[in-house]
Amino acid sequence: MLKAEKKVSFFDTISPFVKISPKSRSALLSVMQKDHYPKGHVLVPLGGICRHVYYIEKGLSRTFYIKDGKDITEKFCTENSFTCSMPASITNVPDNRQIELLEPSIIWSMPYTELEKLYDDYHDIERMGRFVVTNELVHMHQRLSDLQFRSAEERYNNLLQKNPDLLQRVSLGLISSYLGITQETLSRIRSRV
Amino acid sequence: MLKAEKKVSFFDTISPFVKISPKSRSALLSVMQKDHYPKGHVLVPLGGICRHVYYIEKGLSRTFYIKDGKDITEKFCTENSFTCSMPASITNVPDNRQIELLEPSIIWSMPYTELEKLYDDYHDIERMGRFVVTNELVHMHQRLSDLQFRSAEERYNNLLQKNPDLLQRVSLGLISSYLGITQETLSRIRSRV
DNA sequence: TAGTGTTTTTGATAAATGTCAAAGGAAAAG
DNA sequence: CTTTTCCTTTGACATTTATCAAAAACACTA
Repeated sequence: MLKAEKKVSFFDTISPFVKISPKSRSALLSVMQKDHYPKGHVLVPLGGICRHVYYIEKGLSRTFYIKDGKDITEKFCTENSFTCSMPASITNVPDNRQIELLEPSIIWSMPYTELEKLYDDYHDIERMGRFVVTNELVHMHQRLSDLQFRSAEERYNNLLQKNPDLLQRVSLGLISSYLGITQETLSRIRSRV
Repeated sequence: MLKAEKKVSFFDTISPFVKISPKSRSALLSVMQKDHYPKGHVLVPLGGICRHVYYIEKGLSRTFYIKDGKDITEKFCTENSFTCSMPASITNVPDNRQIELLEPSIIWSMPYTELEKLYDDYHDIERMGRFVVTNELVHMHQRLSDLQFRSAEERYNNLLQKNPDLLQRVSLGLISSYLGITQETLSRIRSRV
Protein backbone atom coordinates (compact mmCIF):
# COMPACT_ATOMS: atom_id res chain seq x y z
CA MET A 1 0.00 0.00 0.00
CA LEU A 2 1.32 3.40 -0.93
CA LYS A 3 2.12 5.74 1.87
CA ALA A 4 -0.32 8.36 0.59
CA GLU A 5 -3.12 5.84 0.78
CA LYS A 6 -2.67 5.07 4.42
CA LYS A 7 -6.02 5.37 6.09
CA VAL A 8 -6.54 8.63 7.90
CA SER A 9 -10.09 9.30 9.04
CA PHE A 10 -9.57 12.99 8.46
CA PHE A 11 -9.77 12.43 4.71
CA ASP A 12 -12.78 10.19 5.00
CA THR A 13 -14.56 13.06 6.71
CA ILE A 14 -13.56 15.59 4.10
CA SER A 15 -13.68 13.63 0.87
CA PRO A 16 -17.43 13.32 0.38
CA PHE A 17 -17.54 17.09 0.07
CA VAL A 18 -14.17 18.22 -1.22
CA LYS A 19 -11.89 16.38 -3.60
CA ILE A 20 -8.33 16.50 -2.34
CA SER A 21 -5.62 15.64 -4.86
CA PRO A 22 -2.83 13.22 -3.88
CA LYS A 23 -0.33 16.08 -3.85
CA SER A 24 -2.48 18.19 -1.59
CA ARG A 25 -3.09 15.22 0.56
CA SER A 26 0.56 14.66 1.27
CA ALA A 27 1.13 18.37 1.72
CA LEU A 28 -1.57 18.34 4.36
CA LEU A 29 -0.19 15.25 6.03
CA SER A 30 3.22 16.90 6.22
CA VAL A 31 1.86 19.64 8.49
CA MET A 32 -0.49 17.45 10.48
CA GLN A 33 0.57 15.88 13.70
CA LYS A 34 -1.24 13.05 15.37
CA ASP A 35 -1.22 12.75 19.15
CA HIS A 36 -2.86 10.73 21.85
CA TYR A 37 -3.86 12.75 24.86
CA PRO A 38 -5.35 11.74 28.20
CA LYS A 39 -8.64 12.96 29.57
CA GLY A 40 -8.24 16.43 31.03
CA HIS A 41 -5.46 17.49 28.70
CA VAL A 42 -5.62 21.16 27.81
CA LEU A 43 -5.13 21.94 24.14
CA VAL A 44 -5.46 25.68 24.53
CA PRO A 45 -4.78 27.06 28.02
CA LEU A 46 -6.06 30.28 29.53
CA GLY A 47 -4.19 33.24 28.13
CA GLY A 48 -2.80 31.26 25.23
CA ILE A 49 -3.64 32.03 21.64
CA CYS A 50 -5.04 29.14 19.70
CA ARG A 51 -2.61 28.67 16.83
CA HIS A 52 -3.79 25.31 15.58
CA VAL A 53 -6.79 23.78 14.01
CA TYR A 54 -7.60 20.47 15.65
CA TYR A 55 -9.26 17.50 14.11
CA ILE A 56 -10.68 14.99 16.54
CA GLU A 57 -10.24 11.46 15.32
CA LYS A 58 -11.41 10.02 18.60
CA GLY A 59 -12.56 11.54 21.84
CA LEU A 60 -14.28 14.72 22.89
CA SER A 61 -13.27 18.30 23.47
CA ARG A 62 -14.87 21.26 25.13
CA THR A 63 -14.33 24.92 24.36
CA PHE A 64 -15.10 27.17 27.30
CA TYR A 65 -14.45 30.49 28.94
CA ILE A 66 -14.90 32.04 32.33
CA LYS A 67 -17.43 34.84 32.59
CA ASP A 68 -18.03 36.56 35.95
CA GLY A 69 -16.39 33.61 37.66
CA LYS A 70 -18.68 31.14 35.91
CA ASP A 71 -17.45 28.42 33.61
CA ILE A 72 -19.33 28.57 30.32
CA THR A 73 -19.13 25.85 27.70
CA GLU A 74 -19.31 27.29 24.24
CA LYS A 75 -18.90 24.16 22.21
CA PHE A 76 -18.47 20.42 22.37
CA CYS A 77 -16.63 18.65 19.65
CA THR A 78 -16.75 14.93 19.01
CA GLU A 79 -15.25 12.39 16.62
CA ASN A 80 -14.57 13.44 13.05
CA SER A 81 -14.97 17.14 13.50
CA PHE A 82 -12.86 20.24 13.77
CA THR A 83 -12.25 22.66 16.53
CA CYS A 84 -10.20 25.74 17.25
CA SER A 85 -10.73 29.02 18.99
CA MET A 86 -12.08 30.77 15.94
CA PRO A 87 -11.84 34.39 17.01
CA ALA A 88 -8.29 34.01 18.27
CA SER A 89 -7.03 32.09 15.26
CA ILE A 90 -8.42 34.61 12.84
CA THR A 91 -7.67 37.83 14.57
CA ASN A 92 -4.58 36.66 16.40
CA VAL A 93 -5.92 38.45 19.45
CA PRO A 94 -6.14 36.36 22.61
CA ASP A 95 -9.71 35.73 23.57
CA ASN A 96 -10.20 33.90 26.83
CA ARG A 97 -11.35 30.68 25.30
CA GLN A 98 -9.77 27.46 26.46
CA ILE A 99 -10.04 23.99 24.94
CA GLU A 100 -9.78 20.86 27.04
CA LEU A 101 -10.34 17.18 26.43
CA LEU A 102 -13.12 15.43 28.28
CA GLU A 103 -12.04 11.96 27.21
CA PRO A 104 -8.81 10.28 26.17
CA SER A 105 -8.51 11.50 22.60
CA ILE A 106 -6.68 11.15 19.33
CA ILE A 107 -6.08 14.62 17.95
CA TRP A 108 -4.61 15.85 14.70
CA SER A 109 -3.08 19.31 15.03
CA MET A 110 -2.47 21.67 12.14
CA PRO A 111 -0.54 24.87 12.80
CA TYR A 112 -2.62 27.73 11.51
CA THR A 113 0.31 29.43 9.79
CA GLU A 114 1.22 26.26 7.92
CA LEU A 115 -2.36 25.85 6.88
CA GLU A 116 -2.40 29.35 5.46
CA LYS A 117 0.64 28.55 3.39
CA LEU A 118 -1.16 25.53 2.03
CA TYR A 119 -4.15 27.69 1.24
CA ASP A 120 -1.85 29.75 -0.96
CA ASP A 121 -0.38 26.80 -2.77
CA TYR A 122 -3.30 24.41 -3.11
CA HIS A 123 -6.65 25.52 -4.33
CA ASP A 124 -8.37 22.39 -3.11
CA ILE A 125 -7.04 22.88 0.39
CA GLU A 126 -8.39 26.39 0.41
CA ARG A 127 -11.71 24.92 -0.63
CA MET A 128 -11.53 22.48 2.22
CA GLY A 129 -11.02 25.43 4.55
CA ARG A 130 -14.03 27.18 3.12
CA PHE A 131 -16.06 24.05 3.44
CA VAL A 132 -15.17 23.48 7.07
CA VAL A 133 -15.89 27.07 8.01
CA THR A 134 -19.16 27.10 6.10
CA ASN A 135 -20.32 23.97 7.83
CA GLU A 136 -19.52 25.45 11.16
CA LEU A 137 -21.46 28.57 10.24
CA VAL A 138 -24.58 26.64 9.35
CA HIS A 139 -24.29 24.88 12.65
CA MET A 140 -23.94 28.17 14.49
CA HIS A 141 -27.09 29.48 12.85
CA GLN A 142 -28.95 26.60 14.34
CA ARG A 143 -27.59 27.25 17.79
CA LEU A 144 -28.28 30.94 17.56
CA SER A 145 -31.93 30.52 16.72
CA ASP A 146 -32.18 27.99 19.53
CA LEU A 147 -30.91 30.50 22.03
CA GLN A 148 -32.78 33.41 20.58
CA PHE A 149 -36.33 32.24 21.12
CA ARG A 150 -36.60 28.81 22.54
CA SER A 151 -37.24 28.00 26.16
CA ALA A 152 -34.70 26.13 28.23
CA GLU A 153 -36.85 23.04 28.01
CA GLU A 154 -37.09 23.20 24.24
CA ARG A 155 -33.34 23.58 23.99
CA TYR A 156 -32.78 20.58 26.19
CA ASN A 157 -35.17 18.40 24.24
CA ASN A 158 -33.56 19.56 21.07
CA LEU A 159 -30.16 18.48 22.28
CA LEU A 160 -31.56 15.23 23.55
CA GLN A 161 -32.92 14.51 20.12
CA LYS A 162 -30.01 15.65 18.02
CA ASN A 163 -27.13 14.65 20.21
CA PRO A 164 -28.29 12.04 22.68
CA ASP A 165 -24.86 10.51 23.16
CA LEU A 166 -23.46 13.80 24.40
CA LEU A 167 -25.64 13.55 27.48
CA GLN A 168 -24.13 10.16 28.20
CA ARG A 169 -20.59 11.38 27.84
CA VAL A 170 -20.65 14.77 29.53
CA SER A 171 -21.64 15.81 33.04
CA LEU A 172 -24.77 17.91 33.40
CA GLY A 173 -22.91 20.87 34.80
CA LEU A 174 -21.11 21.32 31.52
CA ILE A 175 -24.21 20.70 29.45
CA SER A 176 -26.22 23.31 31.31
CA SER A 177 -23.96 26.23 30.50
CA TYR A 178 -23.85 25.05 26.90
CA LEU A 179 -27.63 25.38 26.86
CA GLY A 180 -27.40 28.79 28.50
CA ILE A 181 -29.03 27.78 31.78
CA THR A 182 -27.96 26.86 35.29
CA GLN A 183 -27.36 23.37 36.46
CA GLU A 184 -30.32 23.51 38.82
CA THR A 185 -32.69 24.50 36.06
CA LEU A 186 -31.44 21.69 33.87
CA SER A 187 -31.95 19.23 36.67
CA ARG A 188 -35.53 20.42 37.13
CA ILE A 189 -36.26 20.20 33.44
CA ARG A 190 -35.06 16.63 33.40
CA SER A 191 -37.14 15.68 36.41
CA ARG A 192 -40.39 16.94 34.93
CA VAL A 193 -40.29 14.94 31.72
CA MET B 1 -10.30 54.79 -17.17
CA LEU B 2 -10.39 51.13 -17.98
CA LYS B 3 -13.64 49.36 -17.58
CA ALA B 4 -12.17 46.94 -15.07
CA GLU B 5 -11.11 49.83 -12.88
CA LYS B 6 -14.54 51.28 -12.54
CA LYS B 7 -15.18 51.94 -8.91
CA VAL B 8 -17.31 49.31 -7.25
CA SER B 9 -17.48 49.49 -3.48
CA PHE B 10 -17.70 45.73 -3.34
CA PHE B 11 -14.02 45.50 -4.19
CA ASP B 12 -13.07 48.20 -1.75
CA THR B 13 -14.63 46.10 0.95
CA ILE B 14 -12.87 42.93 -0.10
CA SER B 15 -9.47 44.15 -1.20
CA PRO B 16 -7.88 44.96 2.15
CA PHE B 17 -8.16 41.28 2.97
CA VAL B 18 -8.09 39.37 -0.27
CA LYS B 19 -6.21 40.26 -3.41
CA ILE B 20 -8.42 39.84 -6.42
CA SER B 21 -6.70 39.66 -9.81
CA PRO B 22 -8.03 41.75 -12.70
CA LYS B 23 -9.22 38.62 -14.45
CA SER B 24 -11.09 37.41 -11.40
CA ARG B 25 -12.47 40.84 -10.94
CA SER B 26 -14.10 40.92 -14.31
CA ALA B 27 -15.26 37.35 -13.95
CA LEU B 28 -16.98 38.38 -10.74
CA LEU B 29 -18.47 41.48 -12.30
CA SER B 30 -19.88 39.38 -15.10
CA VAL B 31 -22.07 37.45 -12.68
CA MET B 32 -22.94 40.35 -10.41
CA GLN B 33 -26.05 42.37 -10.96
CA LYS B 34 -26.63 45.77 -9.46
CA ASP B 35 -30.17 46.85 -8.59
CA HIS B 36 -31.93 49.66 -6.81
CA TYR B 37 -34.80 48.54 -4.66
CA PRO B 38 -37.36 50.47 -2.66
CA LYS B 39 -37.91 50.13 1.04
CA GLY B 40 -39.96 47.04 1.80
CA HIS B 41 -38.74 45.06 -1.18
CA VAL B 42 -38.45 41.37 -0.46
CA LEU B 43 -35.24 39.74 -1.66
CA VAL B 44 -36.14 36.28 -0.43
CA PRO B 45 -39.84 35.60 0.12
CA LEU B 46 -41.43 33.03 2.37
CA GLY B 47 -41.13 29.58 0.90
CA GLY B 48 -38.45 30.62 -1.57
CA ILE B 49 -34.96 29.24 -1.50
CA CYS B 50 -32.25 31.84 -1.29
CA ARG B 51 -30.14 31.26 -4.40
CA HIS B 52 -28.10 34.44 -4.34
CA VAL B 53 -25.50 36.06 -2.23
CA TYR B 54 -26.30 39.73 -1.77
CA TYR B 55 -23.85 42.53 -1.22
CA ILE B 56 -25.36 45.70 0.17
CA GLU B 57 -23.75 48.77 -1.32
CA LYS B 58 -26.26 51.06 0.29
CA GLY B 59 -29.24 50.47 2.50
CA LEU B 60 -30.25 47.94 5.08
CA SER B 61 -31.68 44.44 5.05
CA ARG B 62 -33.26 42.22 7.62
CA THR B 63 -33.29 38.43 7.72
CA PHE B 64 -36.20 37.04 9.67
CA TYR B 65 -38.48 34.09 10.19
CA ILE B 66 -41.81 33.41 11.83
CA LYS B 67 -41.78 31.18 14.87
CA ASP B 68 -45.05 30.40 16.67
CA GLY B 69 -46.64 33.33 14.91
CA LYS B 70 -43.94 35.70 16.08
CA ASP B 71 -41.68 37.60 13.75
CA ILE B 72 -38.06 37.03 14.73
CA THR B 73 -35.22 39.05 13.30
CA GLU B 74 -32.13 36.93 12.91
CA LYS B 75 -29.81 39.44 11.34
CA PHE B 76 -29.50 43.01 10.15
CA CYS B 77 -27.16 43.81 7.34
CA THR B 78 -25.93 47.29 6.50
CA GLU B 79 -23.69 48.96 3.93
CA ASN B 80 -20.68 47.07 2.63
CA SER B 81 -21.58 43.69 3.92
CA PHE B 82 -22.96 40.41 2.67
CA THR B 83 -26.12 38.58 3.32
CA CYS B 84 -27.89 35.44 2.24
CA SER B 85 -29.90 32.74 3.88
CA MET B 86 -26.95 30.63 4.76
CA PRO B 87 -28.61 27.33 5.61
CA ALA B 88 -30.76 27.39 2.48
CA SER B 89 -27.96 28.39 0.13
CA ILE B 90 -25.69 25.67 1.36
CA THR B 91 -28.05 22.82 1.81
CA ASN B 92 -30.50 23.83 -0.90
CA VAL B 93 -33.27 22.99 1.50
CA PRO B 94 -35.88 25.69 2.06
CA ASP B 95 -35.63 27.10 5.53
CA ASN B 96 -38.29 29.65 6.41
CA ARG B 97 -35.98 32.62 6.39
CA GLN B 98 -37.01 35.71 4.49
CA ILE B 99 -34.92 38.74 3.61
CA GLU B 100 -36.47 42.16 3.21
CA LEU B 101 -35.13 45.68 2.79
CA LEU B 102 -35.79 48.22 5.49
CA GLU B 103 -34.54 51.16 3.45
CA PRO B 104 -34.22 52.00 -0.22
CA SER B 105 -31.12 50.02 -1.12
CA ILE B 106 -28.50 49.34 -3.74
CA ILE B 107 -27.93 45.61 -3.89
CA TRP B 108 -25.49 43.49 -5.84
CA SER B 109 -26.79 39.99 -6.44
CA MET B 110 -24.62 36.98 -7.22
CA PRO B 111 -26.32 33.72 -8.17
CA TYR B 112 -24.99 31.04 -5.93
CA THR B 113 -24.48 28.56 -8.75
CA GLU B 114 -22.45 31.06 -10.76
CA LEU B 115 -20.37 31.82 -7.73
CA GLU B 116 -19.59 28.15 -7.30
CA LYS B 117 -18.37 27.97 -10.86
CA LEU B 118 -16.08 30.89 -10.16
CA TYR B 119 -14.84 29.13 -7.07
CA ASP B 120 -13.75 26.31 -9.34
CA ASP B 121 -11.98 28.51 -11.82
CA TYR B 122 -10.42 31.23 -9.67
CA HIS B 123 -8.50 30.42 -6.57
CA ASP B 124 -8.64 34.00 -5.30
CA ILE B 125 -12.42 34.08 -5.58
CA GLU B 126 -12.61 30.91 -3.55
CA ARG B 127 -10.43 32.65 -1.00
CA MET B 128 -12.79 35.58 -0.99
CA GLY B 129 -15.60 33.16 -0.24
CA ARG B 130 -13.67 31.65 2.62
CA PHE B 131 -12.88 35.08 3.94
CA VAL B 132 -16.48 36.25 3.90
CA VAL B 133 -17.74 33.12 5.59
CA THR B 134 -15.00 33.21 8.20
CA ASN B 135 -15.78 36.78 9.06
CA GLU B 136 -19.40 35.94 9.46
CA LEU B 137 -18.48 33.06 11.71
CA VAL B 138 -16.42 35.23 14.04
CA HIS B 139 -19.34 37.60 14.21
CA MET B 140 -21.71 34.77 15.03
CA HIS B 141 -19.48 33.65 17.88
CA GLN B 142 -19.86 37.06 19.40
CA ARG B 143 -23.62 36.96 19.10
CA LEU B 144 -23.82 33.48 20.49
CA SER B 145 -21.91 34.29 23.64
CA ASP B 146 -24.09 37.37 24.03
CA LEU B 147 -27.23 35.28 23.98
CA GLN B 148 -25.78 32.47 26.03
CA PHE B 149 -25.11 34.29 29.27
CA ARG B 150 -25.80 37.96 29.13
CA SER B 151 -28.92 39.61 30.47
CA ALA B 152 -31.29 41.46 28.17
CA GLU B 153 -29.93 44.74 29.48
CA GLU B 154 -26.33 43.79 28.79
CA ARG B 155 -27.25 42.75 25.27
CA TYR B 156 -28.99 46.03 24.64
CA ASN B 157 -26.08 48.08 25.93
CA ASN B 158 -23.75 45.99 23.86
CA LEU B 159 -25.70 46.75 20.73
CA LEU B 160 -25.94 50.40 21.67
CA GLN B 161 -22.18 50.56 21.92
CA LYS B 162 -21.25 48.52 18.87
CA ASN B 163 -24.00 49.52 16.51
CA PRO B 164 -25.55 52.76 17.66
CA ASP B 165 -26.76 53.78 14.22
CA LEU B 166 -28.86 50.65 13.91
CA LEU B 167 -31.09 51.91 16.69
CA GLN B 168 -31.69 55.08 14.72
CA ARG B 169 -32.56 53.25 11.56
CA VAL B 170 -34.68 50.36 12.77
CA SER B 171 -37.87 50.27 14.81
CA LEU B 172 -37.65 48.85 18.30
CA GLY B 173 -40.00 46.01 17.57
CA LEU B 174 -37.49 44.58 15.13
CA ILE B 175 -34.54 45.23 17.40
CA SER B 176 -36.14 43.46 20.33
CA SER B 177 -36.52 40.11 18.62
CA TYR B 178 -32.96 40.42 17.36
CA LEU B 179 -31.90 40.71 21.00
CA GLY B 180 -34.08 37.77 21.92
CA ILE B 181 -36.53 39.72 24.08
CA THR B 182 -40.00 41.20 23.76
CA GLN B 183 -40.67 44.73 22.73
CA GLU B 184 -42.05 45.61 26.14
CA THR B 185 -38.93 44.42 27.90
CA LEU B 186 -36.77 46.43 25.54
CA SER B 187 -38.83 49.51 26.19
CA ARG B 188 -38.43 49.07 29.94
CA ILE B 189 -34.71 48.56 29.65
CA ARG B 190 -34.41 51.79 27.73
CA SER B 191 -36.45 53.72 30.23
CA ARG B 192 -34.33 52.70 33.18
CA VAL B 193 -30.98 53.88 31.86
C1' DT C 1 -55.70 70.56 11.49
C1' DA C 2 -58.12 66.50 12.27
C1' DG C 3 -58.00 61.72 11.52
C1' DT C 4 -55.95 57.26 10.96
C1' DG C 5 -52.59 53.86 11.53
C1' DT C 6 -48.32 52.59 13.59
C1' DT C 7 -44.90 52.50 17.15
C1' DT C 8 -43.64 52.95 21.85
C1' DT C 9 -44.60 53.11 26.64
C1' DT C 10 -46.86 51.79 30.92
C1' DG C 11 -49.34 48.80 34.22
C1' DA C 12 -50.73 44.51 36.42
C1' DT C 13 -49.81 39.92 36.67
C1' DA C 14 -47.94 35.32 35.52
C1' DA C 15 -44.31 32.33 34.18
C1' DA C 16 -39.57 31.09 33.69
C1' DT C 17 -35.23 31.03 35.40
C1' DG C 18 -31.50 32.26 38.78
C1' DT C 19 -29.45 32.09 43.45
C1' DC C 20 -28.12 30.22 47.69
C1' DA C 21 -28.05 26.44 50.74
C1' DA C 22 -28.33 21.79 51.77
C1' DA C 23 -29.26 16.95 51.10
C1' DG C 24 -28.72 12.65 48.36
C1' DG C 25 -26.19 9.59 45.26
C1' DA C 26 -22.68 7.84 42.61
C1' DA C 27 -17.99 7.14 41.63
C1' DA C 28 -13.16 7.01 42.90
C1' DA C 29 -9.58 6.29 46.44
C1' DG C 30 -7.76 4.32 50.28
C1' DC D 1 -15.80 -1.70 53.17
C1' DT D 2 -15.34 2.92 54.40
C1' DT D 3 -14.08 7.40 53.27
C1' DT D 4 -13.72 11.13 50.36
C1' DT D 5 -14.89 13.64 46.51
C1' DC D 6 -17.61 14.96 42.91
C1' DC D 7 -22.06 15.20 40.60
C1' DT D 8 -26.99 15.74 40.85
C1' DT D 9 -31.22 16.83 42.93
C1' DT D 10 -34.34 19.40 45.93
C1' DG D 11 -36.24 23.40 48.52
C1' DA D 12 -37.25 28.24 49.46
C1' DC D 13 -37.04 32.49 47.65
C1' DA D 14 -35.53 36.50 44.55
C1' DT D 15 -35.13 38.28 40.04
C1' DT D 16 -35.83 38.61 35.32
C1' DT D 17 -38.62 38.41 31.55
C1' DA D 18 -43.13 37.35 29.16
C1' DT D 19 -47.98 38.20 28.50
C1' DC D 20 -52.09 40.73 27.91
C1' DA D 21 -54.34 45.04 27.83
C1' DA D 22 -54.49 49.76 27.35
C1' DA D 23 -52.71 54.39 27.03
C1' DA D 24 -49.58 57.64 25.03
C1' DA D 25 -46.60 59.34 21.46
C1' DC D 26 -45.56 59.68 16.79
C1' DA D 27 -45.98 59.88 11.76
C1' DC D 28 -48.46 60.15 7.79
C1' DT D 29 -52.44 61.55 4.97
C1' DA D 30 -56.63 63.80 3.68
